Amino acid sequence: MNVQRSKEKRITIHDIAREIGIAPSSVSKALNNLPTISDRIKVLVRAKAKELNYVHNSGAANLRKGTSQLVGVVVPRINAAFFSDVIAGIEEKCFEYNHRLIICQSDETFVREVQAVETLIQQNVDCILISLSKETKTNLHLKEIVDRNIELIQFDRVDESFKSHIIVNDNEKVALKAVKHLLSQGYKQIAYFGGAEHIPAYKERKKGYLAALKSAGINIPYQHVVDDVSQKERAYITAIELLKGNNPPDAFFTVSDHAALGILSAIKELGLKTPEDVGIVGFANETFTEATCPTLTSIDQQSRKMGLMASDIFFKKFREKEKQPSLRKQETLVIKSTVVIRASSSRKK
Amino acid sequence: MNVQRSKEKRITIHDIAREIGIAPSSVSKALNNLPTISDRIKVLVRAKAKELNYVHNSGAANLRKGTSQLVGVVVPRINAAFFSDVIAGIEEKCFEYNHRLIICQSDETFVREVQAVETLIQQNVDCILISLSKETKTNLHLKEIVDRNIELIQFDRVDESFKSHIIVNDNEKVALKAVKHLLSQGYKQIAYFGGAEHIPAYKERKKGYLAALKSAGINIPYQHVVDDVSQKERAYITAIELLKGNNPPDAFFTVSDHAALGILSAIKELGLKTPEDVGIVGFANETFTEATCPTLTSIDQQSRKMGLMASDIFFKKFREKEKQPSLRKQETLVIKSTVVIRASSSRKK
DNA sequence: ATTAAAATGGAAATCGATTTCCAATATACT
DNA sequence: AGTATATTGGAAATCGATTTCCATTTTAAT
Repeated sequence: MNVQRSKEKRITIHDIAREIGIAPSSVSKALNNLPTISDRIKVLVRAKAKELNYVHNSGAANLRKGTSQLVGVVVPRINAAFFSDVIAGIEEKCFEYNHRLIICQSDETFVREVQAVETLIQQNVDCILISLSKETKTNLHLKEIVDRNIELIQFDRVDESFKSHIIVNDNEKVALKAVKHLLSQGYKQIAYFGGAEHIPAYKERKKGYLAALKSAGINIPYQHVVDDVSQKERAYITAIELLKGNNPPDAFFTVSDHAALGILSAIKELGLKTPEDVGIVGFANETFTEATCPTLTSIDQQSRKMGLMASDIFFKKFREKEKQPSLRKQETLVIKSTVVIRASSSRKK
Repeated sequence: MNVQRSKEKRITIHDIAREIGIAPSSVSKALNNLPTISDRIKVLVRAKAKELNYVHNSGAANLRKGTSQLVGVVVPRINAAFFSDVIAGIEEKCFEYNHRLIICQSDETFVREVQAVETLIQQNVDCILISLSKETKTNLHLKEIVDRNIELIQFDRVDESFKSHIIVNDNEKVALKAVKHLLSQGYKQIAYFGGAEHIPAYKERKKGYLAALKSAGINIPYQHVVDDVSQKERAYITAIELLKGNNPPDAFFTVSDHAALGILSAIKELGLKTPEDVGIVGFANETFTEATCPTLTSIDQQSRKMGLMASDIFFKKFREKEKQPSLRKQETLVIKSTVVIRASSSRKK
């Protein structure tokens, strides 16, 4: 579909120029406050611009300058709590630096992710912040981005094999800490409910989990380590199975609060109690974690902060480039996440 | 800040034209699949475009065509569950119609809302979807939008006095229904916890609440009808006060689930029980409503659907305009919301 | 007063794609 | 064959702002 807005006529610098009898170029300079224009003219121009209700056309300027002041974001789901918080952070920072934000969602599919990237390139964005979809296993589209000299910043769900700025949580470390916390509460048979296996964030969390058990000298039956059960429903079903089995876990560490919710239902369903019989630790510190019964221990990923810092990489780089255009090192930032201990894992008073 | 991307050189239609020895205009026509170009050339052009890794520059096309295929959204908070769901709906529809989405948040302040609108005008968006901030009491910035022939669609938090497309929930009706539900459960002293008074959505909900009480012939002490307590903290404090007073309510109808959360804490704090002693109905059907203890009765606003329908107004209009450019009637759509009955308000089995 | 230097405003090219004419060629029709 | 009619591709203008010179004017300096 291709649509023509019935546009009367947009006021341009030419209109301003004509009205006060100067050249359009002078108007541009005046509006941009260049030193080569006298204050007298600047005042005139600004007044007339206001009078005519002039609005700068960023698209036109963009074309000429080769810069759009546009930042693109691609996430699996706009309305997942974690991502919407990150986006809020990004937006805040962009606003501070007078940049605009274009947001696309991949819907967890690879095709739409690629399309989103293409779209952002078409829009001539200056920077792309991306968190990969579940399906994404190749990175030609990322290469496409850097090939066109667009800054690329991957966050949370990243492809580590692809060189770019990367910003993630200290997933392994915090997972280790969380599981140690469970151990300290006397839980011994701690099961793991993970996400899609190839996603680094989940791999890391699993590593941390395994490390904690190892350091405690605990052996876990293989059935207790399950991948791809981050959805509530699947977690519920799997938890029921395990708890009914002949070697039931006495605690769950999971990579998502939604999974934790499913586990909680399963526990209640079987007439067990949390935290007395079975402990739970979730991940993401969703709003609902402090509203559940019992309240849920979870991991605060500092999502807003991640958004702030991710975009800050880009803006900082701008400042650097102004001084030193050759600067191009890739940063990898790790955001410290914390275990928020609530009732679901506290059985020692 | 003003930044220059170190751009090697973007491949343009001129490059394609030069390589195969035809005119740039022909390349444009070929890529746009105009009938005035032979298939032979079209094939050549497409092949060469792929070979050179050409990407269309929407900004340039936008400038020439006067259309950006861009849709702007302004919301108080990107990461509030309701808004992020609406945005997800909008994004889905935009994707379907091959439009891009620019998102701004007003942070509930009027200044930033005005800036956001200005920004979107600068970007030459074809349509603006807006939900007003708490502070917004004037509408010059909305006038600004329609004056520039940009489609304006207000949703949820709207200024009814300003003529535009409007899409809202059936707030009054559903509030009435919710309060009647409370009455049916035997609650009599039902308090109201509202939001900022001048926002129509809240006004409507209050109207529905009052209507339900009136139709039941119930008189409510004025202290039980409180505005501007949609935040969790404030709701908590106010609920404690009321419950400790000498005419305590036996139920709360509130315009926000967060307020409901605060009320729930207050009730627990005072050693009372929900739903036995005090009933609660929230609003928005946030994720956590089914995780609380007891689960929270709430109102499902169908936020995603609101997003879909809101943007659809715009796209439908496009189709109409193509046939009949004079068409310009303003639609007001009402989305039916439903009461989701859960434990917090069910004391009759 | 004369020359040099600094300040100020303008003309024109430019960014990349679209679109309006127009010219040239091809096809159809007496 | 000769005229009329389609087809097809190109030249040039255009969208709105920026930017690079360049020309003039003003100020400073001797």
